[in-house]
Amino acid sequence: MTDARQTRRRKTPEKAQLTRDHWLDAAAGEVAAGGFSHLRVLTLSKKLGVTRGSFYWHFKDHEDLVVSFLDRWRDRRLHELQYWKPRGGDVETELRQILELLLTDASRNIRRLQVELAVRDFARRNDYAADLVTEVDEARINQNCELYERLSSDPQRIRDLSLLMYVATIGSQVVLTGKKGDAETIRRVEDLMARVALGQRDED
Amino acid sequence: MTDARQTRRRKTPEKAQLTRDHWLDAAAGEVAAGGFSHLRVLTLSKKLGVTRGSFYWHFKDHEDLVVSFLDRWRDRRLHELQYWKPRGGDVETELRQILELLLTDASRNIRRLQVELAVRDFARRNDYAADLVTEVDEARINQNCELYERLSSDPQRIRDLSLLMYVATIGSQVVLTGKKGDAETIRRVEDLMARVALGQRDED
DNA sequence: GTTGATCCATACACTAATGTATGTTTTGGG
DNA sequence: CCCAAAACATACATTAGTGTATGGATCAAC
Repeated sequence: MTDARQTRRRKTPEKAQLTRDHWLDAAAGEVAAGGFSHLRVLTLSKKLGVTRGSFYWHFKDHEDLVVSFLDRWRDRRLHELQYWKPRGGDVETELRQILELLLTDASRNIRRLQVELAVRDFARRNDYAADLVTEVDEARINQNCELYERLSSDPQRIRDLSLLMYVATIGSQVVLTGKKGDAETIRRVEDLMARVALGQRDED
Repeated sequence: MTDARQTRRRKTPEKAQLTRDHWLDAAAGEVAAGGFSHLRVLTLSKKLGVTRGSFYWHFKDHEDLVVSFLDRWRDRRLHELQYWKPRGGDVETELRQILELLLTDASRNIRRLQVELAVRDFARRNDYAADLVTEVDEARINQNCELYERLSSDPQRIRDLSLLMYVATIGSQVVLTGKKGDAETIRRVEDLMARVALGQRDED
């Protein structure tokens, strides 16, 4: 992902040169910690050990940073959708693989989760971010429709089921992220969601 | 809580005096629109038609405003839980009443929704807000457990079901708030959730 | 070894926001 | 009518942040 530019020549290799992606990576840390409103070029520069002169070389202004960050986020989220296609055999296996990816696995990537929630919050007051979030949401829901097609024949019902499962995962991330004992809780919610989607009712 | 100070005497009733709640109400508008990071005492003063001198009379400082706002939010959310007890007869009626309250009705209170999402986002970087959100979440989930007790006998299953329904409602609010054509979508998700909770599987 | 481009530092101007200190008006009570 | 407290205004000091202009160092290439 990041190029090997910083490990090349230089008499004094103490200070490696920065790229645009380095700034965006650092920005991700700031966004995850404090949201977009706490994304300052000054604090960002300090964390990278340079002055703002470097920033204004790589970016036109603060807005350029934000837009670039959002664009990269969108591209990565759309690109990773290919991994949402499991190669399990039957429907239940595939469903459980997907849900494990979206809940248990996702809960381990705290930073990725925080960034997603920050983007989602920023989208409430920024039209550009709102468009990207809508685009990503739509793509994810459509992607999962392929899975739920094997559980129903009614197109409307397929879409509703995919949407319900999606909002449940987002809600889980919002409510359960960073709480105590969330690991076991998430696992149980994940299991219950699988049963619900499969139409399995339990013992009683 | 609020005294009747502003509706008393005055020769020139053009400029009514402000109370602490007036400031908190105005703060709600700012929080709903831009989140807690955009809650400035200067812009707040302008919107109320006074200078900051008034603010620093009613509040010690900016933090005092934030804490007071969060406290009032918590109190109101806990207090309104009494309305979450429907008086319908059978389980399905009660369930659908609750879900309509949490989804369709809630989606009409845009400002209330925006504030809740803003508080939830602020909780990710503010420990005090995080405690209040956890408190409110727990109370709501426990409240709904009383309902799902009539659908299962396993305590663990009851809690999981209540939790799943809750994260689904929060997720719906996060994903579908302010989107086009969300009214009909929310209604369908609401219906699907009711079917899921009742263990009803559809035709196919 | 000079040159041009890249990358970063420094210095300045500007804005917005908080907090504080003090002055001014308004209001209810005697 | 007057007074003390409440409610608000004004002015000042301070801080943090953006953006810009310009200078300096570093590297690739010739």
